Order: sequence, then structure tokens, then C-alpha cells
Amino acid sequence: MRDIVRIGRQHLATDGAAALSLRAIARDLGLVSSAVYRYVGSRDELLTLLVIDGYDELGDAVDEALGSVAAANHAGRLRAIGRAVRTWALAEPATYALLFGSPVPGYQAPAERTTGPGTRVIRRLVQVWEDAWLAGATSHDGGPVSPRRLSRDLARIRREQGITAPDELIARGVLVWAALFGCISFEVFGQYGADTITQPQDLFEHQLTVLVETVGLTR
Amino acid sequence: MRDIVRIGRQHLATDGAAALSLRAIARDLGLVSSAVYRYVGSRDELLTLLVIDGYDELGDAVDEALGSVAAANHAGRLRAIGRAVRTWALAEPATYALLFGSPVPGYQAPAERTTGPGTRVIRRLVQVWEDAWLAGATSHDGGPVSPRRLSRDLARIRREQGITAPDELIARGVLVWAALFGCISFEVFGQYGADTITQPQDLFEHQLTVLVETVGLTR
DNA sequence: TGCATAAGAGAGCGGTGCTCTTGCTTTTGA
DNA sequence: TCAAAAGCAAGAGCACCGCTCTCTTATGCA
Repeated sequence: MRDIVRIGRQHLATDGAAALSLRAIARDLGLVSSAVYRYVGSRDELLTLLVIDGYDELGDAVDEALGSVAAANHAGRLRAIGRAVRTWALAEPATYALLFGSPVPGYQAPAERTTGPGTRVIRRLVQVWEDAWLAGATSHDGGPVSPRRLSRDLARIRREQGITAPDELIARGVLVWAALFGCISFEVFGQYGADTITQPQDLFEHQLTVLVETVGLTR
Repeated sequence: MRDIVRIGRQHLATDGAAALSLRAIARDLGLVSSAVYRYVGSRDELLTLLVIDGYDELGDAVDEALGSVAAANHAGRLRAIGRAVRTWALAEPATYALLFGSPVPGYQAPAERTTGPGTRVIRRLVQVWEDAWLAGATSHDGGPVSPRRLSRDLARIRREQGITAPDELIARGVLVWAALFGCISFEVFGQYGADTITQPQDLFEHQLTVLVETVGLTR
């Protein structure tokens, strides 16, 4: 069982998600293909296991990176989260693609099993905004944002996450979240021409600086 | 031949890229599977055709949107590009996923056939930064950015694109480019919880406002 | 000792990409 | 005009895939 996920991760890393084959995994384990169905049920279920596995590993990487940054260093925590996600994504591009790339056709991750580990990164980010807000370390302290419909969505986020940060800060936080993964996806998926950006690490550090500014962190 | 691409686009839209099957296309055309190989060569070549098709359609959509915005309205041009990409992506999610999602396993788009149409959007964006720079309509007019290695990459972009915009503006332009597609990918791929963001259109408009600010467009 | 359960083997169904050969039809050119 | 050439489709076949079903063997336990 544990072996199936292990071999599955290897195949995912070398061949990608859509090429994931239960038969090939069975071969690697010295089993006949039907034998693995006793443990996994279906190919989609294996994908779900790998999705959860990936979210957990990414969440662990982020948490570990956060461990060495002072709680009051809000900008540093954002940068640490960004670096941790990028480093993990470059190390595990296939798993990253499974989590944040195109949905696998015909496969829908079961929300009840994946939303928990799947929201670890955004929850850490939200905590950074909230802590910065409480410490007065953000320049975005205005009132509600327009239009009212957007303000209602942001109020829902505020309630569900149990935070007090104002509309503008939450909205910018969502943008920074999406922008961060946009930058990383572009790099991992090769959207930057490989011959134009030769030092993606330097570019990413600059992008982190701008993202810190976008969310208005003053320290 | 044209029919194959047409049916292929239908299958792509309904079933996704990895589920694209030459046999199914042949069935829809009333042909036997081997017959379509006279025209397409391989499944990967069909994917390439669909990639080029998608880039062209996206580029056309962007160009059409730009047609109704004054050249001097730099912020408006950025917003128009963003809206056009988002609208097209939501209308053709499978093709969008093929272009900007996870790479299809075992498939590498031939650069010599796809880089032309594939860079239409970023070229339009770069033109916005450059025009704003020439018109003095951006607040980012500083000198070279650090570190020097990044500055060298940006100088290469400046040379290859035939522009004169300063380092900081180009770097922020790249970030805005990646952030824009990050926001759209999150929405198209369902990374926002469907029950938290009920009005993605409003959120996107707000994000565009912040991106205009990020690249420092003053008009 | 007897039996229920677990674990794997094997055959088989329909699907896939792709290749090769065969045959028919249309076009071309001397 | 008529044969050669090219275009086009069919069909068989190979190896792979997900998945189901039945059968056999091994194990643990009362």
C-alpha cells in the first residue's frame, strides 16, 4: 500500500500525471495489474492519494521555512513562504503540476479529502496579512472596497478565516497569492523563454520584493 | 484535415487535452483510425496544431480588445488585455489549460512553430510598458536593478524586444504578466474555493487595478 | 482441525496510439 | 488515350491502458 504510493510518486516525477499507469506500478512491484486494485480501487483514487501527499509535503516545506523567521518579521515570512513554495515546486515539478496545473481530465479531487491539506499555504499567507494588520505593519488600513459584491465576498473570507484585516488588504493578499503561484508556474512550466531569463532565482527575489510592497508590508 | 482540427477542438473542449484520442476523432469523422494518420502524423502533432490554433485565437481576442482603446490610455490597454485573456480563458478552459497549464506528459511543443503565436500577448504587454515609458506615464524610471545578473537578463529582453524601458519597469512588467495569468489560472482551474469567491469578475477588476499600480502606470 | 479471510494470479473486455499492407480511385503526363 | 503515379481509405495487428471477474494459495484464528 505504502509501496504503491511510493512507486506512484516516482512515476509521477519521471513521467507526469496523465502517464500514471497502475499496470506499470504493478510491474515495478512485481505484481500483476489486478493485484493492486485490492489496495487502490482506481487510478483516480491513486491520484487523490498523490494529491494529498503533495499538499502535505508542500505544507511541511512551508512550515519548516517559517520556523526560522521571527513572527514579527512579516515581510520575511512572506518571502520565506514564497521561497519554500518555489524550491519545492522546482524539486517536484510533476507533483506541483498535479496540484496547481491543468486539472487531470476526467478527474475531480474529492473536496472532503483534499481541502484540508490543500489550504495550508494560503492559510499561512492569510496569517501573515492578519499579523501585520494587528501589528500596524501594513499600509493598507482603509475601509470597504468597491463594489459592494466584492466586499461581501471579502467579508465571508474574513469570517471563515477568523481574521479582522480590512477589505483592501485581503483583496491584495489574494492577488499576491495568485501572483506568487503565477510566477512559480511560469518558471516551472517553462513559460519564460529559457534563453531570456537565465537567472530565475534573481528574478524571483525581485518579484518577492514587489509582492511585499503590493500587500503593503512595512516590516 | 481542417475537419480533424475542428473535431479535435471539440473533443479538447469537452474532454480535455490528455483525453484527446485520434480514434475518437476518426469515429466522429466516419473514418477508420488509421486514415487520420495520413493527415496528422501523430497525436502530438495534433496537439501542436491545437496549441497554435489556441495561441492564434487568444492573440486575435487580445488584438480585437485593444482595437477600441486609445493608444495613449496605457492603463486602459493593460486592463483590456487582461479582460480579453480572462474572457477567452473562461470560454475555452481546455485550450487555456493546454497553453498555460501543466505540460502534457511526453509532449514538448516544437518551439519553432509555437513561439511566434505564443508570444503575441506578452509582446502586446511589453508594448504597453514601452509606450508608457516613452510618454512619461509610468512612475518607474530608475536605473539598473540589482543584482547585476538580473540586470543583464533584463538588458537582453530590452535588446530582443527593441525597447528602451528601464530595468525596474521591465521586471515589474514580467511580474504583472505572470500575476495576470496566475489570477486567471486560479479562477479557471478552480483554486479559489467556489463558495468563497462568488463574484470573480469583481475580484478580477480589483486585481487589474492593483496590477496597473504595480507597473506604475499613471494614465 | 476447520474455516474465514487476505493476497495474489490469470483471463478477458473494450479502449488507446501507431504501423504495415492491401486495394480502390483520382490525377497526371507522355 | 491509356498506363503510371499519387492520394486515400480500410483492415489487421502489436503493445499498452483501466478495470472486472473468477480461481487458487497462504495465513491466522477459534
